[in-house]
Amino acid sequence: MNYWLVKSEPFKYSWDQLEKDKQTFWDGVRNYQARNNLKAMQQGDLVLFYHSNEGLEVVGIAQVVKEHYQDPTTEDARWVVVDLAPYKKLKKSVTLEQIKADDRLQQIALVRQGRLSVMPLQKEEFDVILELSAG
DNA sequence: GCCAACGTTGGC
DNA sequence: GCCAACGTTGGC
Repeated sequence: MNYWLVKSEPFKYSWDQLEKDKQTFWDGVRNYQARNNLKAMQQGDLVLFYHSNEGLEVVGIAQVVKEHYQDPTTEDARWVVVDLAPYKKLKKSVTLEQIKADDRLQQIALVRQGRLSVMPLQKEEFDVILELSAG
């Protein structure tokens, strides 16, 4: 089991929208590093859902329900999507501020490489974020 | 809305 | 294959 974090601008695709849709394909990734991370996702992996631009917080946990396949929104064979479904909404969102303030989370790409939109997390890091959401 | 960070493109 | 120019992302 692997752990991930994905970013989405809430006015483009929000957590609420995901809950409403029950399932979505995660499209729009046009960055090789992010794409490689998508390809490494396995069914059942848990994915933290982060709102960028507005909110700036982790709002929920999604789950990979289908592994990567050709991005249906483009003919370009370089790009892939995965299917995500809502797994659990966080009781309390975890803000970027909290994440930046936690010594145990200084290595994650959210802090170190702001522009990456799909990133891997260590289990420990995933757990720390859940711990923060518990308050 | 600005700007820093960083990825991509294209000329040489 | 280097590097400058350019575009995009995302925090502030």
